[in-house]
Amino acid sequence: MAARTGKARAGETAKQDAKAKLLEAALTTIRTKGYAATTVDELCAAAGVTKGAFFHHFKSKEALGVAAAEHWSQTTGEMFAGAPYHGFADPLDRVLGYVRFRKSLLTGGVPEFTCLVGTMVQETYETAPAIRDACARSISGHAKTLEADIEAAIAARGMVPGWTAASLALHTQAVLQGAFILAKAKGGADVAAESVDHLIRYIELLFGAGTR
Amino acid sequence: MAARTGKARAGETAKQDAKAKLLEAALTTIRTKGYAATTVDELCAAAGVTKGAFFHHFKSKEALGVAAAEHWSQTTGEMFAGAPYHGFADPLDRVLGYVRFRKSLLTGGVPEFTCLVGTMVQETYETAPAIRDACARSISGHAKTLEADIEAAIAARGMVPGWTAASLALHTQAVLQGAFILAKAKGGADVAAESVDHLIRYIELLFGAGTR
DNA sequence: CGACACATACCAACCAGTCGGTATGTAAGT
DNA sequence: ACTTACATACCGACTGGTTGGTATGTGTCG
Repeated sequence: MAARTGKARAGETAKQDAKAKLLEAALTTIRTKGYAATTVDELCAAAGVTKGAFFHHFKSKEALGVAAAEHWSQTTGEMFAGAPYHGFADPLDRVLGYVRFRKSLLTGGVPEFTCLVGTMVQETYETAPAIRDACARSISGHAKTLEADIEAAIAARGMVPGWTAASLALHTQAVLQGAFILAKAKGGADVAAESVDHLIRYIELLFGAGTR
Repeated sequence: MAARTGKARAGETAKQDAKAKLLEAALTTIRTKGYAATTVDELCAAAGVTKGAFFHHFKSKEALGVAAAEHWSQTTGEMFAGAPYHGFADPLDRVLGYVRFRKSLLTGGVPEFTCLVGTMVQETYETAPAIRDACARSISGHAKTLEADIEAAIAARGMVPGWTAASLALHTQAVLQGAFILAKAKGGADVAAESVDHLIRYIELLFGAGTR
């Protein structure tokens, strides 16, 4: 089992196998049960590796939490970077395209569409600053990717709003995170989708959709 | 609750003392560290009672979680029922009054203004159905108190909106819950307040404020 | 007395983290 | 070519402290 190596370019592919599997297991397990209720043994079992492998790659459970948040930032970042809405010519269409894209992601089971870092930060914000900061970076970094388009949409319309592009970008994240909580409480994606619909309507109203 | 029997007067002070203190300790401790990370021993220490008292009043940790959610519903319910915004004549003013009141509550430390049930449901929605349902009832019940005013505001303006009063009421809860997550991640109430400002602006736009 | 509200003592299961060991690859010395 | 030395990746038994929960005792009040 250990020696999946032994072929071609040395252990490049098989290497990091346990680490990647642990990170992947962390995403689903923590989103399902939360960070505190997820045990190291459970993660190891889900990933099909041993405890030795866990503590070889992560110096503590907290370190795994930080790594999981960073892994989440990276994989979701790549996913959004490759999404089709970036192709729209009008910056407002790109902003609305983003939110509609988020809405389209609201399918399947609750643990599949909810947010890892939103879940983790609730439990760790006071007790594990390293995880909290990693989660904060993830959310802020993601919101940042919206700012330029919002700013451009404001400029294109010659608007001088009483709010900032940054605050609207963060507000979209607040609505999504809150929608996830509602989905968890009510056991389905429908409530979440309705809340996202209100967000879409808000952005359209803000930019005077229909009058443009 | 059940044991409020006995005399209407007389030595009532000490009675139920442990239960009330445990519930109170649960509110602050769970909001700070989350449900899973909060231990029974810790709760007992914070409440100044022993473990025997804990398991005398609650048959399990999960039962405490359910009771805490119900206690939360009741105390916050009384607080909102007594809030001044109910006195406004215009139903829209009552709706906006509610949201502005929520914004005014965003002071002090993060564990002081965040929501118990929003925190708990994230960790327990898959693993403790009884707690999840208690949290769902708390959120839905609270949202319900807004519906009549939203409905009245719609009727007063003769509107036929493409959304429902129920969905807007739930959306306000989503924004608040999401704002709490942002506050936890960024370590302050400011982000939360800005998100609530966007919610206020949305409601004003929805009802055509300025043109009424 | 007997029910109730608590306290004390205790336990089995579980937890994060440790440690000595093995398998494999790599690079330098000879 | 072959050893020596070191690094990486992983294994799994073990540990000491913690956890939720229990069994039983004690004081008080009606």
